[in-house]
Amino acid sequence: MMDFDLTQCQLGSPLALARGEHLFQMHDAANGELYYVRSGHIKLYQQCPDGVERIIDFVQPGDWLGVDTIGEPERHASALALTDCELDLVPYRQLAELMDREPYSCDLFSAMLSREIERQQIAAATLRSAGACQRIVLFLLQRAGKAPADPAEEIHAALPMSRQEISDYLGLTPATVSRTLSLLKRNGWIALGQRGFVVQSREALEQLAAGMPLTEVPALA
Amino acid sequence: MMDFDLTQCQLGSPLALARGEHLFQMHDAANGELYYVRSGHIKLYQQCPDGVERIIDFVQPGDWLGVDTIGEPERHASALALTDCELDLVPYRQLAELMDREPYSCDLFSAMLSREIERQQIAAATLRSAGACQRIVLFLLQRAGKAPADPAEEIHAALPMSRQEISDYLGLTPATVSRTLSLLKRNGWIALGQRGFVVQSREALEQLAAGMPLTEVPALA
DNA sequence: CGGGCCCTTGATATGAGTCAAGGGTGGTGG
DNA sequence: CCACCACCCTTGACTCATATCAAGGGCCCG
Repeated sequence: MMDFDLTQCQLGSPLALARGEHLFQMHDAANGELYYVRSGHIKLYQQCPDGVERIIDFVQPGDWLGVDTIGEPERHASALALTDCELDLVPYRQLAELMDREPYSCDLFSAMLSREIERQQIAAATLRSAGACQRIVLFLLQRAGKAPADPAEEIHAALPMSRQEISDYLGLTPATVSRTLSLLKRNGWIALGQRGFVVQSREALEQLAAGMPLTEVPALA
Repeated sequence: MMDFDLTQCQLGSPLALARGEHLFQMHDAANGELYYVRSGHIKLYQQCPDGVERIIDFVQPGDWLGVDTIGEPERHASALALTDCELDLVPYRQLAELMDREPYSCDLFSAMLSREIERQQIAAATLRSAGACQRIVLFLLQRAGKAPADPAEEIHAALPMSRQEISDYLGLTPATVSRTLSLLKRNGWIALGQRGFVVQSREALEQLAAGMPLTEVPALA
């Protein structure tokens, strides 16, 4: 089945968001508004009663935002731009009209929601059974995306969130995240920049993600 | 918004499943078949390459099954009946036809999928930040369902899965689950039967679920 | 009645959390 | 433009929760 393609359907109106701006806040009216992320990174989080923030997800280019609030009156989380973003605002009503007119579009939309459910299920089940190192490497691989055609090519990926935010998201502490990243770096598998990283050995990361224990590799002479 | 109500729509064909039977297995053709669970309990799990099984979810009466595989050719998990079950088999095609004919039905279906995404997100985020006791109590409260009208009434809930399965699902070990349940029992907050339990103090459980630390309560003289 | 499996419980090991100090980076104001 | 300051990141020592290993007990099934 082909992917649900917005541009093909002429849906949505463009919307820019600057770093640090909220797209919406918890308890805002949802109004059946969905968003498609063209560029930039957004964090979805809840402000818990005790003041701690709980991170629901990091939204990347190509992801949809708001599919968890169709038919709900209120947003159940806040969305904050971690970088400047370009979005398409897509009212659900517009999609519904399309689905009335266009056969298959309903199937495509259902399939998109369905994939999202699957993604959440798998992610949750994986994280539950994984240790700290595995969680972090899986997170990094998610950020890095698919392997490039040329395996020798290095992959630069953005990491626009703080260590605190990463650790919240993974159910760890900032200290553990920092330690693990440092060890991955010492082993020469990634390079760390201020707001990003470079995959230097995807193979090593994939072995770690598959459950290989993480040990310090002695430096070559 | 009202709930998506199958009985009202005259959809689906009934289907019985005996304890121990598989409804489907991983990699089976999905054929766009959804199921609505009328009674009984089903576990959704993946058989990992290393032989360990990873539990995705426990499905209860009132839940839908298969909403994670709409538009996918294959099941990505196996479904096994933990008890005898009564299901309704609902082909997605039938729902799609309904959505063509009936205004709003499409919205109801989208809303149902959307709620499922939300449910997964919240559950995952909660489990990540919770310790062993909190996870277990949240799990028990999920099984027990809503509080009864009469607060004094005791709630009997089914627990048709093994400790091994519970611990897999929660990302713990059977030993930890057993210990924690024993402690809850010693404190008089639950009673344990072979294949079920009774909530004796919902208040205590809800405090634990909200983060109260679990300590042994000395027995009264 | 016997056997196997799962559940329970104890002792010990270990991975991750906590607490705390030091260092780098980016932002701000002089 | 530079200097200061605040915040976050890193790193170390120690603690604690949970996993691991292992033995005993109870339930269900044959």
